[in-house]
Amino acid sequence: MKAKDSPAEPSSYSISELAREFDITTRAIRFYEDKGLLCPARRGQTRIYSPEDRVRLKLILRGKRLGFSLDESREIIDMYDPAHGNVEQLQRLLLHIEQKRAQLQQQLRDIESLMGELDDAEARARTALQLNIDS
Amino acid sequence: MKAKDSPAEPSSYSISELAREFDITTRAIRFYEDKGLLCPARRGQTRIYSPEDRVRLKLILRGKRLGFSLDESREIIDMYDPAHGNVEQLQRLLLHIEQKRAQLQQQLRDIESLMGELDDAEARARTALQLNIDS
DNA sequence: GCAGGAGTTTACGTTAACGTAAACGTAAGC
DNA sequence: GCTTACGTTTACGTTAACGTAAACTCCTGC
Repeated sequence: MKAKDSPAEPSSYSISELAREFDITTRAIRFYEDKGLLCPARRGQTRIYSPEDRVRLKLILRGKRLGFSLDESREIIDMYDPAHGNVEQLQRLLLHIEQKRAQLQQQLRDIESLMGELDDAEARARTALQLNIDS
Repeated sequence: MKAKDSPAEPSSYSISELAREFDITTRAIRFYEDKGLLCPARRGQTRIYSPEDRVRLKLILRGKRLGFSLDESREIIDMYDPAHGNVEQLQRLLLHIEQKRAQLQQQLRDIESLMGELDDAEARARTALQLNIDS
């Protein structure tokens, strides 16, 4: 009963397809791989990106929009896979999650106040504009 | 009727006072001045920071938390002062405000989804932890 | 009168995140 | 068989945002 006839996602992507889609250079994508954030399959020398690789790339770019470094983004992405066997590591992960949450909440507050100030600035600008036109 | 007996804000600050308060180095503060984000008064050679300077510094650091470059932060701070005389400039300012708003809204969405994913990651971690303890 | 602390300028060093360019391989179309 | 497009590796260049260090001034306490 689900509407399953959406554009139908490709099963793999070339490096330039991804570069185009996300408006970044192929150089950047290879750089992320160098830094251990991606490791696409290969056909011969050529990189082949799976839908999962694409998601990882998306996460990297979202991290960038939030001002995260590549290292931070890698940490966040690493929180996803359940490959954290032992208890100690899991507890460190929980701590890590808590820290990220706190950081995001701070960012939320920052955005909120900035939004308010943008409202003020806009109001002042509109007033000044009105004065300039009236005169 | 207002509770006016708060700690009473100082009328000026030294560079090291500000550095301590915001946990940054004096080098950073001077750097921000170099880049035109601050221009404190001077007594002889020595920099004297007004409460307004302090606010500007706060805004710079808030910008950093949101991943803004110093140039971006300067632009945002510049939206505050009403020194934008002519109509053309005011309209450019309004456009600029709109763009920043859009960027902030994107960041809000990014944070929202990331928060959700942190919740998931935490749940998975707790489950895995429970399994490890039970066994 | 001098050591210590806080301030200053000047200048070179460093890290992250790519950009840019060279030099090469491979497959497609004409 | 040659160009054109897309891919590869390797390597040096660049920008932002400071860190670090040297060399100096000025004031304060003892």
